Amino acid sequence: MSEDSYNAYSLLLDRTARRVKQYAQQQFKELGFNVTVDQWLVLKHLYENEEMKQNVLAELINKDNPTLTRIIDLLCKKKLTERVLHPSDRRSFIVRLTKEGTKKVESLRPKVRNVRLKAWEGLSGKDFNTFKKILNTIYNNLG
Amino acid sequence: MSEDSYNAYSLLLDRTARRVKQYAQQQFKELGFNVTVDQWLVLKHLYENEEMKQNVLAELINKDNPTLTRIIDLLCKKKLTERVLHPSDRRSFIVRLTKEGTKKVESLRPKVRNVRLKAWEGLSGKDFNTFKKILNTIYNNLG
DNA sequence: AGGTAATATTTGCTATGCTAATTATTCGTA
DNA sequence: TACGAATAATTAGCATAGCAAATATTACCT
Repeated sequence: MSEDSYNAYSLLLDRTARRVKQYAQQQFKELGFNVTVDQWLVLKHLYENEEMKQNVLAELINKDNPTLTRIIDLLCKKKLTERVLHPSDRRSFIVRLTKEGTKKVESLRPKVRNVRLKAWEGLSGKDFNTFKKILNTIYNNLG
Repeated sequence: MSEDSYNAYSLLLDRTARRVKQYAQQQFKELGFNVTVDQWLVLKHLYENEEMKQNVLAELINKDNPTLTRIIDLLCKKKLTERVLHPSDRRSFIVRLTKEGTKKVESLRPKVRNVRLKAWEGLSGKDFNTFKKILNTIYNNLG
């Protein structure tokens, strides 16, 4: 492998991930979703898994605790989620969707899928498998 | 493709890119490089391409202008780069390495390669080609 | 029980990423 | 040549991302 190939691949990976996120974000905005991509991620997981502790949620969506704290702060400000005291551990909060949050998820779910589609046009099932395998290999190499 | 596969792939891409960057950053820190991964990217390109206008550089490394402005601000603060007036266009600056910056690049270059290696262990040449193809497809789908 | 280690969350700080707006300058054209 | 459009860089504002430190609480251990 030539001098800089690893660097080049790192950059390619980085810029592609950024563009995927940026495209989704821009579509979210154009379509008036009124949440960011990361906020959506939190909402969706809360919808699918019911309420949960913040640190469990953080693990689930691959964010660190400070980042998640801030995302949830914003979602609470928007009245889409709420924190309730953990029944037996006063260090913890349980995070859950409000009614409004639940409605939001139900209305956005199908639309988000359409937004996400575009990135993957022209790729075969085999491509997807290979892609997944490689990404996981890289991820695990650095774990 | 099932309901959420596209979302799942987007997340996989995102988390892998983040881990690759974070790993490099952490190694940079441990090894005392004293620059961030993005700052390094700028230094390296300036080294390989001589001086250049900021917007050309931004294009080259896939950053937007505000981001590059700030990175260069930091590099100038560290005395690794400097801005000089463009000879014929007073809107532009030319950015270039200082002597210290040049020395920095020369000393770090081989070390950075070693840091980058680790992510790609266990992948074949064929994997790399497929990976590149897929990333570029995605990137171009959204361009 | 008492003291220390571990855990959950938050806060602070720095850096990046994106958008929009601002400033300064240059270009294109009527 | 004067004026509006385009360009280069910056600034401002918001949202992550990551690290370290602070806070509050619980668990463990002898």
